Amino acid sequence: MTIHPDNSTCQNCNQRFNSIFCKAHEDHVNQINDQKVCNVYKKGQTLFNEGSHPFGVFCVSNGKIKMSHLGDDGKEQIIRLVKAGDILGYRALLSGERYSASAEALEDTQVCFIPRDLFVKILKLDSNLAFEMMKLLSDELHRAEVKLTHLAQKPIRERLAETLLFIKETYGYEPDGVTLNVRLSREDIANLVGTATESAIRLLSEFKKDGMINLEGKKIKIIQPKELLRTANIQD
Amino acid sequence: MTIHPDNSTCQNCNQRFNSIFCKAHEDHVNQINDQKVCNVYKKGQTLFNEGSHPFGVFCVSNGKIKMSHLGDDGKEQIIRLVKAGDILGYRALLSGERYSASAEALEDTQVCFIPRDLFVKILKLDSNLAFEMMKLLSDELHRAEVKLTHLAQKPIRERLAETLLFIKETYGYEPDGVTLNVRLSREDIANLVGTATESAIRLLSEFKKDGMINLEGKKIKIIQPKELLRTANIQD
DNA sequence: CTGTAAAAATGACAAAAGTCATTTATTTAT
DNA sequence: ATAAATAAATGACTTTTGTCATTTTTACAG
Repeated sequence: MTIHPDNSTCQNCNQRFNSIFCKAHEDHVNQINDQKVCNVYKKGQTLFNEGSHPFGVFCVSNGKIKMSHLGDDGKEQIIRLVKAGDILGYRALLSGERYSASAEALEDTQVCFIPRDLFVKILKLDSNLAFEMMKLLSDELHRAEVKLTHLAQKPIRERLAETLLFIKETYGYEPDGVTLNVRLSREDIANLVGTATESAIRLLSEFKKDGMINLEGKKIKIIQPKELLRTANIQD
Repeated sequence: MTIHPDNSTCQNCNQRFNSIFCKAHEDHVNQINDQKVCNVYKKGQTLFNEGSHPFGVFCVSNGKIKMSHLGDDGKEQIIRLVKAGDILGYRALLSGERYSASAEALEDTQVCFIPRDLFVKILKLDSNLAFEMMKLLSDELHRAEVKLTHLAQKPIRERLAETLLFIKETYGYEPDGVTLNVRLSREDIANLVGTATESAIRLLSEFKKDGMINLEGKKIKIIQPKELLRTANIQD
Protein backbone atom coordinates (compact mmCIF):
# COMPACT_ATOMS: atom_id res chain seq x y z
CA MET A 1 0.00 0.00 0.00
CA THR A 2 1.42 3.35 -1.00
CA ILE A 3 0.42 6.75 0.26
CA HIS A 4 -0.14 9.25 -2.54
CA PRO A 5 0.51 12.93 -2.03
CA ASP A 6 -2.69 14.44 -0.80
CA ASN A 7 -3.47 17.30 -3.11
CA SER A 8 -6.54 18.37 -1.25
CA THR A 9 -6.43 21.97 -0.11
CA CYS A 10 -5.09 23.37 3.15
CA GLN A 11 -8.61 24.65 3.74
CA ASN A 12 -9.88 21.08 3.85
CA CYS A 13 -6.80 19.53 5.45
CA ASN A 14 -7.85 17.39 8.36
CA GLN A 15 -5.01 18.93 10.37
CA ARG A 16 -6.14 22.48 9.61
CA PHE A 17 -7.47 23.19 13.10
CA ASN A 18 -4.96 20.95 14.79
CA SER A 19 -2.05 23.06 13.66
CA ILE A 20 -0.45 26.40 14.24
CA PHE A 21 -2.55 27.77 11.40
CA CYS A 22 -5.79 27.34 13.33
CA LYS A 23 -5.98 31.07 14.06
CA ALA A 24 -4.44 32.32 10.83
CA HIS A 25 -6.53 34.52 8.59
CA GLU A 26 -8.41 32.71 5.82
CA ASP A 27 -6.68 34.75 3.09
CA HIS A 28 -3.32 33.64 4.40
CA VAL A 29 -4.32 30.00 4.47
CA ASN A 30 -5.42 30.41 0.85
CA GLN A 31 -2.05 31.86 -0.09
CA ILE A 32 -0.27 28.98 1.61
CA ASN A 33 -2.53 26.58 -0.24
CA ASP A 34 -1.56 28.16 -3.57
CA GLN A 35 2.16 27.91 -2.98
CA LYS A 36 2.53 24.75 -0.92
CA VAL A 37 4.21 21.70 -2.39
CA CYS A 38 3.09 18.32 -1.09
CA ASN A 39 5.38 15.36 -0.85
CA VAL A 40 5.66 11.86 0.54
CA TYR A 41 8.70 10.62 2.39
CA LYS A 42 9.14 6.90 2.83
CA LYS A 43 10.19 5.37 6.11
CA GLY A 44 13.85 6.12 6.72
CA GLN A 45 13.99 9.00 4.24
CA THR A 46 15.44 12.31 5.26
CA LEU A 47 13.55 15.62 5.01
CA PHE A 48 16.60 17.70 5.77
CA ASN A 49 20.02 17.36 7.28
CA GLU A 50 21.85 19.17 10.03
CA GLY A 51 24.04 21.83 8.43
CA SER A 52 21.97 22.50 5.31
CA HIS A 53 19.99 25.66 4.60
CA PRO A 54 16.26 26.00 5.33
CA PHE A 55 14.20 27.17 2.38
CA GLY A 56 10.84 26.97 4.09
CA VAL A 57 8.89 25.08 6.70
CA PHE A 58 7.28 21.65 6.56
CA CYS A 59 3.76 20.92 7.65
CA VAL A 60 2.92 17.28 8.40
CA SER A 61 -0.47 16.08 7.21
CA ASN A 62 0.20 12.45 7.99
CA GLY A 63 2.88 10.26 9.50
CA LYS A 64 5.73 10.46 12.01
CA ILE A 65 9.17 12.04 11.99
CA LYS A 66 12.11 12.10 14.36
CA MET A 67 14.38 15.11 14.69
CA SER A 68 17.86 14.60 16.02
CA HIS A 69 21.20 16.18 16.70
CA LEU A 70 24.42 14.41 15.97
CA GLY A 71 26.62 14.62 19.07
CA ASP A 72 30.30 15.41 18.81
CA ASP A 73 31.23 11.74 18.94
CA GLY A 74 28.70 10.85 16.25
CA LYS A 75 26.00 9.60 18.60
CA GLU A 76 22.47 10.65 17.75
CA GLN A 77 20.30 12.52 20.25
CA ILE A 78 16.63 12.62 19.39
CA ILE A 79 15.27 16.01 20.39
CA ARG A 80 11.72 15.84 19.09
CA LEU A 81 9.06 13.48 17.81
CA VAL A 82 6.88 15.05 15.14
CA LYS A 83 3.30 14.03 14.40
CA ALA A 84 0.49 14.98 12.02
CA GLY A 85 -0.49 18.63 12.41
CA ASP A 86 2.98 19.66 13.54
CA ILE A 87 5.30 21.92 11.61
CA LEU A 88 9.06 21.56 11.48
CA GLY A 89 12.04 23.42 10.19
CA TYR A 90 10.98 26.73 11.71
CA ARG A 91 13.68 26.93 14.35
CA ALA A 92 16.58 27.37 11.94
CA LEU A 93 14.51 29.53 9.61
CA LEU A 94 13.58 32.02 12.32
CA SER A 95 17.11 32.10 13.75
CA GLY A 96 18.47 32.67 10.26
CA GLU A 97 20.81 29.72 10.67
CA ARG A 98 21.39 26.37 9.04
CA TYR A 99 19.47 23.41 10.34
CA SER A 100 20.88 22.30 13.67
CA ALA A 101 18.99 19.02 13.51
CA SER A 102 18.12 16.37 10.94
CA ALA A 103 14.61 15.09 10.26
CA GLU A 104 13.89 11.51 9.26
CA ALA A 105 10.57 9.82 8.59
CA LEU A 106 9.74 7.05 11.06
CA GLU A 107 7.09 5.73 8.67
CA ASP A 108 5.68 6.80 5.29
CA THR A 109 4.85 10.44 5.85
CA GLN A 110 2.96 13.08 3.93
CA VAL A 111 4.28 16.61 4.20
CA CYS A 112 3.54 20.01 2.67
CA PHE A 113 6.37 22.44 2.10
CA ILE A 114 5.72 26.17 2.58
CA PRO A 115 8.33 28.42 0.97
CA ARG A 116 10.35 30.62 3.24
CA ASP A 117 9.37 34.00 1.81
CA LEU A 118 5.69 33.28 1.99
CA PHE A 119 5.88 31.97 5.53
CA VAL A 120 7.86 35.01 6.68
CA LYS A 121 5.56 37.42 4.83
CA ILE A 122 2.46 35.95 6.43
CA LEU A 123 4.09 35.87 9.86
CA LYS A 124 4.66 39.62 9.52
CA LEU A 125 1.12 40.34 8.39
CA ASP A 126 -0.77 37.99 10.66
CA SER A 127 -0.23 38.81 14.30
CA ASN A 128 -2.43 35.92 15.39
CA LEU A 129 -0.20 33.49 13.55
CA ALA A 130 2.89 35.23 14.92
CA PHE A 131 1.50 34.81 18.42
CA GLU A 132 0.80 31.14 17.86
CA MET A 133 4.36 30.82 16.64
CA MET A 134 5.72 32.47 19.77
CA LYS A 135 3.57 30.24 21.91
CA LEU A 136 4.83 27.19 20.04
CA LEU A 137 8.45 28.25 20.48
CA SER A 138 7.86 28.96 24.16
CA ASP A 139 6.31 25.56 24.69
CA GLU A 140 9.18 23.85 22.89
CA LEU A 141 11.63 25.80 24.98
CA HIS A 142 9.86 24.72 28.12
CA ARG A 143 9.95 21.08 27.06
CA ALA A 144 13.65 21.34 26.27
CA GLU A 145 14.42 22.91 29.62
CA VAL A 146 12.54 20.25 31.54
CA LYS A 147 14.25 17.51 29.56
CA LEU A 148 17.59 19.14 30.19
CA THR A 149 16.93 19.17 33.93
CA HIS A 150 15.89 15.54 33.91
CA LEU A 151 18.96 14.54 31.91
CA ALA A 152 21.10 16.24 34.50
CA GLN A 153 19.34 14.87 37.55
CA LYS A 154 17.34 11.72 36.99
CA PRO A 155 18.58 8.13 36.70
CA ILE A 156 18.10 6.31 33.44
CA ARG A 157 15.37 4.10 34.82
CA GLU A 158 13.18 7.12 35.52
CA ARG A 159 14.02 8.74 32.20
CA LEU A 160 13.10 5.59 30.29
CA ALA A 161 9.73 5.37 32.02
CA GLU A 162 9.16 9.03 31.28
CA THR A 163 10.14 8.52 27.64
CA LEU A 164 7.64 5.69 27.20
CA LEU A 165 4.91 7.91 28.62
CA PHE A 166 6.04 10.73 26.35
CA ILE A 167 5.79 8.47 23.31
CA LYS A 168 2.29 7.56 24.44
CA GLU A 169 1.36 11.25 24.79
CA THR A 170 2.74 12.02 21.35
CA TYR A 171 1.54 9.15 19.21
CA GLY A 172 -1.06 7.49 21.39
CA TYR A 173 -2.10 3.86 21.28
CA GLU A 174 -3.09 1.53 18.48
CA PRO A 175 -6.79 0.60 18.39
CA ASP A 176 -6.15 -2.12 21.01
CA GLY A 177 -5.62 0.66 23.53
CA VAL A 178 -2.32 -0.63 24.89
CA THR A 179 0.24 -0.82 22.06
CA LEU A 180 2.27 2.32 21.42
CA ASN A 181 1.35 3.57 17.98
CA VAL A 182 4.89 3.81 16.61
CA ARG A 183 7.74 1.43 15.83
CA LEU A 184 11.05 2.54 17.23
CA SER A 185 14.29 0.61 17.35
CA ARG A 186 15.91 0.06 20.72
CA GLU A 187 18.60 2.41 19.53
CA ASP A 188 16.01 5.14 18.85
CA ILE A 189 14.60 4.66 22.31
CA ALA A 190 18.08 4.90 23.80
CA ASN A 191 18.76 8.06 21.78
CA LEU A 192 15.54 9.55 23.06
CA VAL A 193 16.37 8.70 26.68
CA GLY A 194 19.98 9.73 26.30
CA THR A 195 21.72 6.50 27.21
CA ALA A 196 23.55 3.52 25.70
CA THR A 197 21.45 1.12 23.63
CA GLU A 198 22.33 -1.79 25.90
CA SER A 199 21.18 0.11 28.97
CA ALA A 200 17.84 0.87 27.33
CA ILE A 201 17.42 -2.78 26.35
CA ARG A 202 18.25 -4.00 29.83
CA LEU A 203 15.81 -1.65 31.49
CA LEU A 204 13.04 -2.45 29.01
CA SER A 205 13.55 -6.11 29.93
CA GLU A 206 13.28 -5.19 33.60
CA PHE A 207 10.10 -3.21 32.99
CA LYS A 208 8.71 -6.26 31.22
CA LYS A 209 9.74 -8.58 34.04
CA ASP A 210 8.08 -6.19 36.48
CA GLY A 211 4.87 -6.43 34.44
CA MET A 212 4.70 -2.77 33.54
CA ILE A 213 5.11 -3.29 29.79
CA ASN A 214 5.11 -6.04 27.22
CA LEU A 215 7.56 -6.42 24.36
CA GLU A 216 6.75 -8.12 21.07
CA GLY A 217 9.46 -7.22 18.61
CA LYS A 218 9.19 -3.48 18.13
CA LYS A 219 5.69 -3.39 19.56
CA ILE A 220 5.59 -2.02 23.07
CA LYS A 221 2.47 -2.50 25.15
CA ILE A 222 1.85 -0.38 28.19
CA ILE A 223 0.31 -2.77 30.71
CA GLN A 224 0.51 -0.69 33.88
CA PRO A 225 0.58 3.00 33.02
CA LYS A 226 0.20 4.03 36.65
CA GLU A 227 3.15 1.97 37.74
CA LEU A 228 5.13 3.42 34.86
CA LEU A 229 4.20 6.91 35.98
CA ARG A 230 5.35 6.06 39.50
CA THR A 231 8.63 4.75 38.09
CA ALA A 232 9.07 7.96 36.12
CA ASN A 233 8.86 9.81 39.44
CA ILE A 234 7.50 13.04 38.00
CA GLN A 235 6.43 15.68 40.49
CA ASP A 236 4.67 18.22 38.34
CA MET B 1 28.16 51.47 47.56
CA THR B 2 24.53 51.17 46.62
CA ILE B 3 23.02 51.16 43.18
CA HIS B 4 20.08 53.49 42.85
CA PRO B 5 17.22 52.77 40.48
CA ASP B 6 18.12 54.38 37.21
CA ASN B 7 15.21 56.56 36.28
CA SER B 8 16.66 57.60 32.98
CA THR B 9 14.44 56.87 30.03
CA CYS B 10 14.34 53.74 27.89
CA GLN B 11 15.24 55.98 24.99
CA ASN B 12 18.55 56.79 26.65
CA CYS B 13 19.12 53.42 28.28
CA ASN B 14 22.62 52.23 27.52
CA GLN B 15 21.16 48.81 26.74
CA ARG B 16 18.63 50.22 24.27
CA PHE B 17 20.36 48.93 21.15
CA ASN B 18 21.75 45.88 22.88
CA SER B 19 18.30 44.48 23.55
CA ILE B 20 15.35 42.95 21.80
CA PHE B 21 13.89 46.45 21.51
CA CYS B 22 16.60 47.58 19.10
CA LYS B 23 14.25 47.31 16.14
CA ALA B 24 11.06 48.30 17.91
CA HIS B 25 9.25 51.40 16.73
CA GLU B 26 10.11 54.60 18.59
CA ASP B 27 6.47 55.14 19.65
CA HIS B 28 6.43 51.75 21.27
CA VAL B 29 9.66 52.39 23.14
CA ASN B 30 8.09 55.59 24.41
CA GLN B 31 5.04 53.73 25.62
CA ILE B 32 7.24 51.24 27.43
CA ASN B 33 9.15 54.09 28.97
CA ASP B 34 5.91 55.58 30.29
CA GLN B 35 4.71 52.41 31.95
CA LYS B 36 7.92 50.70 33.01
CA VAL B 37 8.76 50.34 36.69
CA CYS B 38 12.43 50.27 37.62
CA ASN B 39 13.75 48.35 40.57
CA VAL B 40 16.93 47.15 42.19
CA TYR B 41 17.40 43.61 43.44
CA LYS B 42 20.20 42.92 45.86
CA LYS B 43 22.47 39.92 45.49
CA GLY B 44 20.55 36.80 46.41
CA GLN B 45 17.12 38.39 46.01
CA THR B 46 14.48 36.69 43.95
CA LEU B 47 12.73 38.35 40.99
CA PHE B 48 10.17 35.58 40.66
CA ASN B 49 9.63 32.01 41.70
CA GLU B 50 8.79 28.85 39.82
CA GLY B 51 5.03 28.33 40.03
CA SER B 52 3.94 31.95 40.37
CA HIS B 53 2.09 33.97 37.73
CA PRO B 54 3.85 36.29 35.30
CA PHE B 55 2.48 39.82 35.18
CA GLY B 56 4.98 41.17 32.70
CA VAL B 57 8.55 40.90 31.53
CA PHE B 58 11.76 42.14 33.09
CA CYS B 59 14.43 44.04 31.23
CA VAL B 60 17.88 44.10 32.80
CA SER B 61 19.72 47.40 32.63
CA ASN B 62 22.52 46.31 34.89
CA GLY B 63 23.71 43.26 36.78
CA LYS B 64 23.52 39.48 36.59
CA ILE B 65 20.78 36.94 37.23
CA LYS B 66 20.56 33.16 37.26
CA MET B 67 17.43 31.32 36.18
CA SER B 68 16.92 27.81 37.46
CA HIS B 69 14.55 24.88 37.65
CA LEU B 70 14.06 22.90 40.79
CA GLY B 71 14.43 19.21 39.95
CA ASP B 72 12.06 16.65 41.39
CA ASP B 73 14.47 15.79 44.18
CA GLY B 74 14.97 19.44 45.08
CA LYS B 75 18.26 19.90 43.24
CA GLU B 76 18.63 23.12 41.31
CA GLN B 77 19.43 23.13 37.61
CA ILE B 78 20.56 26.47 36.24
CA ILE B 79 19.12 26.90 32.77
CA ARG B 80 20.21 30.40 31.91
CA LEU B 81 22.56 33.19 32.89
CA VAL B 82 21.07 36.62 32.33
CA LYS B 83 23.08 39.78 31.69
CA ALA B 84 22.46 43.48 31.05
CA GLY B 85 20.33 44.03 27.95
CA ASP B 86 18.56 40.70 28.30
CA ILE B 87 14.90 40.29 29.04
CA LEU B 88 13.43 37.53 31.20
CA GLY B 89 10.06 36.19 32.16
CA TYR B 90 8.79 36.06 28.57
CA ARG B 91 8.70 32.26 28.23
CA ALA B 92 5.92 31.70 30.76
CA LEU B 93 4.10 34.84 29.66
CA LEU B 94 3.95 33.80 26.02
CA SER B 95 3.00 30.21 26.86
CA GLY B 96 0.27 31.49 29.13
CA GLU B 97 1.64 29.42 31.99
CA ARG B 98 3.09 30.00 35.40
CA TYR B 99 6.82 30.52 35.69
CA SER B 100 8.65 27.25 35.20
CA ALA B 101 11.87 28.70 36.53
CA SER B 102 13.00 31.00 39.32
CA ALA B 103 15.19 34.06 38.84
CA GLU B 104 17.73 35.19 41.43
CA ALA B 105 20.15 38.09 41.32
CA LEU B 106 23.82 37.03 41.34
CA GLU B 107 24.82 40.57 42.30
CA ASP B 108 23.02 43.86 42.83
CA THR B 109 20.94 44.21 39.70
CA GLN B 110 18.86 46.94 38.15
CA VAL B 111 15.75 45.84 36.32
CA CYS B 112 12.78 47.46 34.58
CA PHE B 113 9.41 45.78 34.68
CA ILE B 114 7.13 46.03 31.63
CA PRO B 115 3.47 45.18 32.34
CA ARG B 116 2.02 42.21 30.57
CA ASP B 117 -0.76 43.93 28.67
CA LEU B 118 1.51 46.59 27.26
CA PHE B 119 4.12 44.07 26.19
CA VAL B 120 1.52 41.88 24.48
CA LYS B 121 -0.16 44.86 22.84
CA ILE B 122 3.10 46.12 21.38
CA LEU B 123 4.11 42.62 20.26
CA LYS B 124 0.86 42.48 18.26
CA LEU B 125 1.35 45.91 16.71
CA ASP B 126 5.07 45.79 16.05
CA SER B 127 5.99 42.98 13.68
CA ASN B 128 9.66 43.86 13.90
CA LEU B 129 9.59 43.35 17.64
CA ALA B 130 7.58 40.16 17.19
CA PHE B 131 10.22 38.89 14.81
CA GLU B 132 13.01 39.71 17.20
CA MET B 133 11.07 37.84 19.85
CA MET B 134 10.75 34.77 17.62
CA LYS B 135 14.43 34.95 16.84
CA LEU B 136 15.24 35.17 20.53
CA LEU B 137 13.03 32.18 21.34
CA SER B 138 14.55 30.21 18.46
CA ASP B 139 18.06 30.96 19.65
CA GLU B 140 17.19 29.96 23.20
CA LEU B 141 15.63 26.76 21.91
CA HIS B 142 18.77 26.00 19.98
CA ARG B 143 20.94 26.57 23.02
CA ALA B 144 18.71 24.31 25.10
CA GLU B 145 18.82 21.54 22.51
CA VAL B 146 22.59 21.63 22.27
CA LYS B 147 22.90 21.61 26.04
CA LEU B 148 20.50 18.72 26.23
CA THR B 149 22.59 16.73 23.75
CA HIS B 150 25.77 17.47 25.66
CA LEU B 151 24.18 16.47 28.95
CA ALA B 152 23.21 13.17 27.39
CA GLN B 153 26.50 12.45 25.72
CA LYS B 154 29.48 14.27 27.15
CA PRO B 155 31.46 13.46 30.28
CA ILE B 156 31.46 15.95 33.11
CA ARG B 157 35.03 17.02 32.46
CA GLU B 158 34.08 18.27 29.00
CA ARG B 159 30.88 19.87 30.21
CA LEU B 160 32.72 21.75 32.94
CA ALA B 161 35.24 23.12 30.45
CA GLU B 162 32.38 24.11 28.18
CA THR B 163 30.57 25.78 31.08
CA LEU B 164 33.60 27.89 31.99
CA LEU B 165 33.85 29.04 28.38
CA PHE B 166 30.13 29.74 28.36
CA ILE B 167 30.46 31.91 31.47
CA LYS B 168 33.26 33.78 29.72
CA GLU B 169 31.07 34.31 26.64
CA THR B 170 28.21 35.57 28.77
CA TYR B 171 29.86 37.82 31.30
CA GLY B 172 33.33 38.27 29.88
CA TYR B 173 36.47 39.07 31.85
CA GLU B 174 37.30 41.62 34.49
CA PRO B 175 39.62 44.45 33.36
CA ASP B 176 42.63 42.19 33.96
CA GLY B 177 41.53 40.17 30.94
CA VAL B 178 41.68 36.76 32.64
CA THR B 179 39.33 36.72 35.62
CA LEU B 180 35.74 35.68 34.90
CA ASN B 181 33.54 38.67 35.59
CA VAL B 182 31.11 36.94 37.95
CA ARG B 183 31.23 35.26 41.34
CA LEU B 184 29.57 31.88 41.42
CA SER B 185 29.63 29.34 44.22
CA ARG B 186 30.96 25.89 43.43
CA GLU B 187 27.40 24.71 43.85
CA ASP B 188 26.19 27.15 41.19
CA ILE B 189 28.88 25.91 38.84
CA ALA B 190 27.85 22.31 39.52
CA ASN B 191 24.20 23.20 38.92
CA LEU B 192 25.14 24.80 35.64
CA VAL B 193 27.16 21.76 34.55
CA GLY B 194 24.58 19.32 35.84
CA THR B 195 26.66 17.37 38.33
CA ALA B 196 27.34 16.94 42.04
CA THR B 197 29.07 19.83 43.78
CA GLU B 198 31.96 17.60 44.84
CA SER B 199 32.55 16.48 41.28
CA ALA B 200 32.69 20.07 40.08
CA ILE B 201 35.13 20.97 42.85
CA ARG B 202 37.36 18.01 42.09
CA LEU B 203 37.51 18.78 38.38
CA LEU B 204 38.15 22.48 38.98
CA SER B 205 41.12 21.43 41.12
CA GLU B 206 42.32 19.21 38.29
CA PHE B 207 41.99 22.03 35.77
CA LYS B 208 44.03 24.19 38.12
CA LYS B 209 46.68 21.50 38.54
CA ASP B 210 46.81 21.16 34.76
CA GLY B 211 47.47 24.90 34.51
CA MET B 212 44.33 25.73 32.53
CA ILE B 213 42.75 27.90 35.20
CA ASN B 214 43.55 29.53 38.49
CA LEU B 215 41.34 29.59 41.56
CA GLU B 216 41.37 32.34 44.18
CA GLY B 217 38.29 31.96 46.30
CA LYS B 218 35.37 32.57 43.98
CA LYS B 219 37.57 34.24 41.39
CA ILE B 220 38.30 32.01 38.44
CA LYS B 221 41.07 32.97 36.04
CA ILE B 222 41.25 31.46 32.61
CA ILE B 223 44.95 30.89 32.01
CA GLN B 224 44.85 28.69 28.91
CA PRO B 225 41.61 29.28 26.99
CA LYS B 226 42.78 27.16 24.06
CA GLU B 227 43.55 24.19 26.25
CA LEU B 228 40.16 24.66 27.89
CA LEU B 229 38.51 24.67 24.48
CA ARG B 230 40.31 21.46 23.60
CA THR B 231 39.16 19.92 26.88
CA ALA B 232 35.58 20.95 26.09
CA ASN B 233 35.91 18.95 22.85
CA ILE B 234 33.41 20.99 20.90
CA GLN B 235 33.15 20.22 17.22
CA ASP B 236 30.99 23.05 15.92
C1' DC C 1 11.31 -21.00 2.44
C1' DT C 2 16.07 -20.22 3.93
C1' DG C 3 20.50 -18.12 4.42
C1' DT C 4 22.34 -13.72 5.66
C1' DA C 5 22.41 -9.56 7.82
C1' DA C 6 20.76 -6.68 11.25
C1' DA C 7 18.79 -5.98 15.69
C1' DA C 8 18.04 -7.40 20.33
C1' DA C 9 19.43 -9.58 24.41
C1' DT C 10 22.69 -10.88 27.88
C1' DG C 11 26.97 -11.40 30.68
C1' DA C 12 31.33 -9.81 32.45
C1' DC C 13 33.85 -6.17 33.37
C1' DA C 14 35.57 -1.20 33.49
C1' DA C 15 34.94 3.49 33.98
C1' DA C 16 32.43 7.38 35.47
C1' DA C 17 30.07 9.74 38.71
C1' DG C 18 27.70 10.13 43.08
C1' DT C 19 27.45 9.86 48.24
C1' DC C 20 28.95 10.36 52.77
C1' DA C 21 32.24 11.68 56.20
C1' DT C 22 35.77 14.65 57.49
C1' DT C 23 39.00 18.38 57.23
C1' DT C 24 40.24 22.97 55.88
C1' DA C 25 39.28 27.55 54.40
C1' DT C 26 36.46 31.51 53.93
C1' DT C 27 32.54 34.47 55.08
C1' DT C 28 29.65 36.75 58.06
C1' DA C 29 27.67 38.63 62.07
C1' DT C 30 28.36 40.16 66.48
C1' DA D 1 38.61 40.69 66.07
C1' DT D 2 36.76 36.47 66.74
C1' DA D 3 33.39 32.83 67.03
C1' DA D 4 30.03 30.59 64.37
C1' DA D 5 28.32 29.41 60.16
C1' DT D 6 28.94 28.44 55.56
C1' DA D 7 31.52 26.96 51.66
C1' DA D 8 35.33 24.43 49.66
C1' DA D 9 38.31 20.62 49.45
C1' DT D 10 39.54 15.91 49.88
C1' DG D 11 39.39 10.81 50.74
C1' DA D 12 37.08 6.37 50.84
C1' DC D 13 33.67 3.95 49.12
C1' DT D 14 29.29 2.67 46.47
C1' DT D 15 26.35 2.91 42.76
C1' DT D 16 25.33 3.77 38.23
C1' DT D 17 26.24 3.52 33.69
C1' DG D 18 28.93 2.37 29.74
C1' DT D 19 31.77 -0.86 26.90
C1' DC D 20 32.97 -4.95 24.70
C1' DA D 21 32.18 -9.65 23.54
C1' DT D 22 28.99 -13.11 22.59
C1' DT D 23 24.66 -15.31 21.87
C1' DT D 24 19.96 -15.27 20.41
C1' DT D 25 16.29 -13.51 17.84
C1' DT D 26 14.17 -11.15 14.15
C1' DA D 27 13.77 -9.16 9.59
C1' DC D 28 14.24 -9.66 4.91
C1' DA D 29 16.17 -10.41 0.17
C1' DG D 30 16.63 -13.78 -3.10
